[in-house]
Amino acid sequence: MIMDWENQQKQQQNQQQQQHEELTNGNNNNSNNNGIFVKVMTDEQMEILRKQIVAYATICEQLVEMHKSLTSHTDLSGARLGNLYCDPFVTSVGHKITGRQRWTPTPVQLQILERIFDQGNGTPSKQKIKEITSELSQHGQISETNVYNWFQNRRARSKRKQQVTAPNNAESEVETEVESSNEKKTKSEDFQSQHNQATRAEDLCFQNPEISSGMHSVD
Amino acid sequence: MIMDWENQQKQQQNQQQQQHEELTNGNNNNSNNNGIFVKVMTDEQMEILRKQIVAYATICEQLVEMHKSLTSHTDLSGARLGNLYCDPFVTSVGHKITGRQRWTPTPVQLQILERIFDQGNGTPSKQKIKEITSELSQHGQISETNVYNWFQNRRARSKRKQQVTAPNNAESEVETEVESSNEKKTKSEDFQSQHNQATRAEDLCFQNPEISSGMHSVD
DNA sequence: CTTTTATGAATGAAGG
DNA sequence: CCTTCATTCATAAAAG
Repeated sequence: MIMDWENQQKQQQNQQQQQHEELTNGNNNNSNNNGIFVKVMTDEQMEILRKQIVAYATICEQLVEMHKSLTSHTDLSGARLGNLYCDPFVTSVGHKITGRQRWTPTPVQLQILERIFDQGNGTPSKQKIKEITSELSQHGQISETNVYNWFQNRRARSKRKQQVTAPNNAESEVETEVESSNEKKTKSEDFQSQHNQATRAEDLCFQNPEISSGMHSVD
Repeated sequence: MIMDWENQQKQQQNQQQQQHEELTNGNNNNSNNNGIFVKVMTDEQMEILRKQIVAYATICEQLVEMHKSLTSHTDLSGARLGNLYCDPFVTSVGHKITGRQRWTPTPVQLQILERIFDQGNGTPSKQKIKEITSELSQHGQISETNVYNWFQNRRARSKRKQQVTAPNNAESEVETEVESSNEKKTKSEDFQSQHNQATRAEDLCFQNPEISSGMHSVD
């Protein structure tokens, strides 16, 4: 059942960041040397907020569905429902809340990573990751997680590419001559699980850039 | 079931808000001299967000009201509701029947799981799993394995995150005392403030349980 | 500016 | 539990 979201939320917060750390630099969050306070949300908080909103969207969606099925024989509620959906408030609900930043390797870093990857060592152990990260950090912002993810993705995609390139001997029921330009269109065969994005709650909520445009990444 | 929703809505409405914000009404609030990046929301943005969330809360509330009046004479609504929740098409990720092989928790299920997880009882005993699965199955397709995996992953990842997040600050024993025995990331990790790995807790705008009401932009 | 693509990150599941 | 892999999601970058 969906009850007391508030409690659950609170706990969620606690669990993930009970430590009120100051982070590496003493003053980051909301106070500055001018005595002014600003509102600040961390990515974590943003994520939680996002999930909550998605939950709302989903609930609304489900409620609507429920009503549809319950009142399919009448029309009085249909009108109202339609109204609700058209309500300016609702339509304005969709906004992207956070511009999630993501690491982008610098050319130098990429080159190094690529080189290491090609050296064959399939699994960069934890220790290895640390070393690599350390080295790459001299060429730009980077974290071990970034390195880890990079290798994970690199391997996975490399593998997938092979699948498309190699299968020259087997069966092809629904085959779609993808082998020609497989170098870049490794993901074009999503004929199987591509879903309707327009109706997903997530999109409903976060596809718009309105709010995000107001978020500032300040220095 | 409906009652739960109703209560939940009520609680949301009555939630308090206690965020201290003076806000530098200007606009680009925030400044810091350490070269780190933080996200900042202005009052206007807060207001927009608040409206959006309130709108959702209102819609949910109205839908619940509507549903109540429409089904006040019968009791089969509960069954229907359950059905809807279990219907794969209604879930947030509902779409192609032929696609998807991997379970994806619905927002509602996620909320519940998080709540249980945060309850601290880090003992996902077999029996407990059964219970949880049973409860969650009311909100969508799910199996015990799913629940088991979820807790395993949740725990492992939470732990790992802790290592990254709580490098050199440390303290705050209020929470689970995870054994960050292993060495943690070097300072290069800490500099990640501008990336999504960064997580600081403190002075949350939404520390409050319920966002919809906690968002009140006071002034 | 809008759409598409490339790819960093998140997460369910499997193996050990 | 921890690590690894596969798939999916989201977004920076590129294309139109």
